[in-house]
Amino acid sequence: MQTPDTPVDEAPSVFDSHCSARDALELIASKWTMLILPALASAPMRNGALLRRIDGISQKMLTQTLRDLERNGLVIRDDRQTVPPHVEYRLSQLGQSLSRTLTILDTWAEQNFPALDRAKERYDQQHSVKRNR
Amino acid sequence: MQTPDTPVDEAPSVFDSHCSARDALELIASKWTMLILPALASAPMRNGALLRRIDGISQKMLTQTLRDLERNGLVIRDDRQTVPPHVEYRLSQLGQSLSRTLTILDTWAEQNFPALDRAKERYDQQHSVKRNR
DNA sequence: CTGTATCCAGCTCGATACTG
DNA sequence: CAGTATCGAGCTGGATACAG
Repeated sequence: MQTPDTPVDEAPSVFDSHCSARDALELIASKWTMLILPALASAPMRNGALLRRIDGISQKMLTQTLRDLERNGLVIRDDRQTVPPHVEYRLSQLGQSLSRTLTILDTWAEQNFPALDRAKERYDQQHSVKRNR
Repeated sequence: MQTPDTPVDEAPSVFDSHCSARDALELIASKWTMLILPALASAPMRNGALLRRIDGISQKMLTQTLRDLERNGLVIRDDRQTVPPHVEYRLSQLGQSLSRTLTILDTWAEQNFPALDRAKERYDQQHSVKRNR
């Protein structure tokens, strides 16, 4: 018997820690994911090109994040099996659909960081004042 | 003298690790931020309500993330100074503009996690096969 | 109810050296 | 060129106890 308090057909929700959607969110909620996917959205790129494009990323984190994205079907790794090696990364369709939203987020950050900086300054000032009295 | 190789008026970019926009991105790129802001977008909420809504978050992480969001001007903390305490959190205008995109991301995760799960299964199967020969 | 303070196990991630 | 392997400092974040 089912009561209103024990729903059976709950929609999948990121707010449910046991739902697989939460795992998906955690893959997305990474600064490197938020840079790699938009980078690949503009053009397919090789390891070295990504390393140069994404300032501050280490080889380790690049490889690690790319692997994870590949495993989740967002990025396609195209190894041309040549010597010297030539490996190209590009977005899958799924990756493209996600990158559209991530690019919006990147743009939001680029447009609004001055406002965040001003807010931080105000906050820190206000709270140092309070501590000193 | 200025050459094409030494641009002076580069646009702020999240791809530049020294740009403040990168800091903004790192604030956003947190699973708790991606849940708290959309939660507050539906309605202002109190500490306890957020704790119940966001499954799996600890009191420590909730407070810590809320403080950071408040400091950056995305969330407004409204302490009614009563006994017992009654504190309500709501989005600033800036927070609202960000939460719109974050909500899209949450929805993307809820709609596409089955595809990610299928991709993971395929990937893991393929790669365990390769290791065994 | 809304937090703060402290401990600390475990994970992250950069640095470095090495490989096909 | 495109990685892999390893080490270890430092940060993250849960658990627990306490407080106004």
